[in-house]
Amino acid sequence: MNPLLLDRLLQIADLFQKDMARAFDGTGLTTSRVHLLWVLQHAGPSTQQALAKLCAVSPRNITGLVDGLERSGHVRRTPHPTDRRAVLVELTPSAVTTMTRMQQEHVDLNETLTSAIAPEDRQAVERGITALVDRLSELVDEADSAT
Amino acid sequence: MNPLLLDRLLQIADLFQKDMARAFDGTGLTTSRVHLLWVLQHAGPSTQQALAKLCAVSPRNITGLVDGLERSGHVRRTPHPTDRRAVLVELTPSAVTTMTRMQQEHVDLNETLTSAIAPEDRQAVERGITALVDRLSELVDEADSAT
DNA sequence: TATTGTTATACTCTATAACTATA
DNA sequence: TATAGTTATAGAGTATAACAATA
Repeated sequence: MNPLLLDRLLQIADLFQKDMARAFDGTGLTTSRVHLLWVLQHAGPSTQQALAKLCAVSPRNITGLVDGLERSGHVRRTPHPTDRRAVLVELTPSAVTTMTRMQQEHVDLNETLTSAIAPEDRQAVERGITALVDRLSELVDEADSAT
Repeated sequence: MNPLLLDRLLQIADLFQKDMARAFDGTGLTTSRVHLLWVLQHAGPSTQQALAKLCAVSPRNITGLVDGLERSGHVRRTPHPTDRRAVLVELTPSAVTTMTRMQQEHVDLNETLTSAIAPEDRQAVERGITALVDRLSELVDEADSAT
């Protein structure tokens, strides 16, 4: 009757998705596009090849995402200064503002969630979550290398 | 330098997705279709309307998912015994076998993850995760009712 | 009149392969 | 010859709206 730890973690993952979808609602942005903006904010102006690697997605896919974000005014394509084959994708000023706000909301959500945990449990939870990330990473890596 | 608790939770969510994608790989199944099979396994033969509500997805979407699962031999459409407008969707015997195996893998993964947490931290982690689920659910519900 | 499922239409995400322009 | 990005093609997931059959 007690739900498995795994089920509760999956529920958290699901709730995150819903929370994010809600946060983007009205902006016309999607999860994939926000992820790309997030990567751009941290990496700075980048070639589409670089973005494809950072997002772990095909270069063709980046073309589509950048197309959409260009139409909605979130990014700009500029010529690469030394390589005429390549373009540099960069955030527009308004997107920088949007991403700064999202970053702040991210920090706020972290604070909200941390406060939800009883103070005396926080250290153990930190240790436990870290152990879970490590173990899960191992599992996924093993599966990858088995390919 | 210490990643936020939130970032680690998001990383776990991401790793789950990868792990599941790997588990389905080779079966030709996708996340959405497995989710539908999972729901069917727990709910038993159901109308597409019922499935749409359980999956929180449009009825039209269910039509497509059932079409695909019917083609791959995982589900069957049978006439509803009393309502000639409706159909009952049910798992085929081979899909029942598949889902039983997946359920076992699910329990195994839960065991693997629980063992990764230091025994003295497990109770605190259980309490903490439960608190996180509750708080996140509140946030999403608030956002929903604000709509 | 309301409900069940489907057809019609459209958009996004995703991938591979072929092609163009450059390096 | 290799690399950066695009065009071509394809399939899955998702949604709304219109429609047919049935309740």
